[in-house]
Amino acid sequence: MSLKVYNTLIGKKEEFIPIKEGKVGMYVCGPTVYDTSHIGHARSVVVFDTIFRWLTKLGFDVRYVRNFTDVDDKIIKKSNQTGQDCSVITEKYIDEFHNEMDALNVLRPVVEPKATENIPHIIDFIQMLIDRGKAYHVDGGDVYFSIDSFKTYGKLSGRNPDDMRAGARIAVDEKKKNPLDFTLWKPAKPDEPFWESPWGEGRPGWHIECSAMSYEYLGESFDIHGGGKDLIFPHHENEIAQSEAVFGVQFVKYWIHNGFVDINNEKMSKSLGNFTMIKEVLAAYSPEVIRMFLLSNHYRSPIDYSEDSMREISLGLDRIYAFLERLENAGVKVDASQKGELWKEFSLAMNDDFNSAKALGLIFESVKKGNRLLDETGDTPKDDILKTLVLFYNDIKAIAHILGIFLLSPSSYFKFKKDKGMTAMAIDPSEIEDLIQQRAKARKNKNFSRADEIRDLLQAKNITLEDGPEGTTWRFE
RNA sequence: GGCGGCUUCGCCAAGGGGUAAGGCAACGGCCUGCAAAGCCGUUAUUCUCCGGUUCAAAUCCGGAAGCCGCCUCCA
Repeated sequence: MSLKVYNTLIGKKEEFIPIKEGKVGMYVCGPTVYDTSHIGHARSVVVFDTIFRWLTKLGFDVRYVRNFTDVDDKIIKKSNQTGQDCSVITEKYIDEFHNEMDALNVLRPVVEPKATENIPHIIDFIQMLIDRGKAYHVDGGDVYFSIDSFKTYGKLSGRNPDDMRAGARIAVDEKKKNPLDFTLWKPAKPDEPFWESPWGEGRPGWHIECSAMSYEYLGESFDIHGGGKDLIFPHHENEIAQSEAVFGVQFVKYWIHNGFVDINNEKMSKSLGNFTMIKEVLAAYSPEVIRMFLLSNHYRSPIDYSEDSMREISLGLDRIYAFLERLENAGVKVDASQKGELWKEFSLAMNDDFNSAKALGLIFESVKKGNRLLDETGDTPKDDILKTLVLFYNDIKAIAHILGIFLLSPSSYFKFKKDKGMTAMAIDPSEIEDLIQQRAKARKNKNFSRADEIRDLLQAKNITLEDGPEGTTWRFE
């Protein structure tokens, strides 16, 4: 059973064979910390977190690196606007990012390097490029990478430099030898943060930090490099140029890119004003619903964020937890010693380019099968059926640790939902219990119109009653 | 203009040479005082369209239409 990964470099799936047996080096482009993170950042982070977990589960020793871009034009702009020091701004958004990712149950990478803490490495890297004739320093202090010095430029994005009429949309800097040459080091303007360098006071361009830091923390050559689809060109193309121009060996073996999150079928964009921040989404839905949503489509496909899709995910999550609760009530206990058919199928799905969408489908199939067995045995399963149900429970719990969802106990999941609903509806649980008692009395006396009246009253507050053999339970919709 | 992707049930969505997963919604049934939950059944002989390859195509190839992304900061 081997892992297959879609590699942007060759445009198809291929078997995953790490450079060093048993070890995986993985670098993922993190955020530029000048503003609050949006749902698209969350997708990328959650997708690669899940990939990280799966690789680890497969037994690889994964060295996972995710950077913070903390020196950048947008940060400087914000600093000038607010009068705050750049580091105050970047620290604020790094904290926010960490808090939100923690909420989404994202594991911390092994290393989280910041550009500003790696300036000497970046300068060294640029110097190596200049020494090899791959970059040049011009009057005024800029250092550019020379596209013409790197024959295979364009191989990741499938672009031919000759076909690309650079400058069609932006003015070309006349100091560049080729319009496509990109900045490695730019001189500081007055009131901008800067570092001393052989080319004067300045700061690094965007692409170079990833080449320098990935080299520093993973070496000349490593296994996986990830990020959003939009980074393929120019960012990742330029990273390849920089790193391979210096070391002359293949930079990255597998390039993995995630698709976008659309909002109501539209791309998030400033002009549409539909940037949806993680904090907004967290205010509306539980982190678990958000994470399940982000994993509900294949990572390379676009995914559409809308109230409807979130409602559906939320119902699905309820269904799964309700099943787990039913298992527990039927005396099924987790016994992690064995794994069943579901885990096997799940492994196949994850090994097929991390197909979490398929994986969720498999869980629902098992929920249906399990519910059927519980129905058939009147919720008192024995012998083989009990064993089968134990395996379902084991497998779902094992999957929970990979997908990062279904990790709560069913009782705390439903309690949390109730607490949230009661706060929202400003209702007290004793009030609800009291009404349920009244209704029980009415039902006993065959006063069904009064019983239904009470039920309707509660339903109006989104509280659904469920009459079972052990009495009446309730939940928020 | 260059490059890449997508089009599968009312909606969302997996599959990507061997005869259509799953979720939501809807309808019928079991259960229930009636409901809810759960289960059973029904809902795509068919995967945008037109050709081709093959014993066999939603899946491969060619063409058409529609939609989308990147090429500018962007996950």
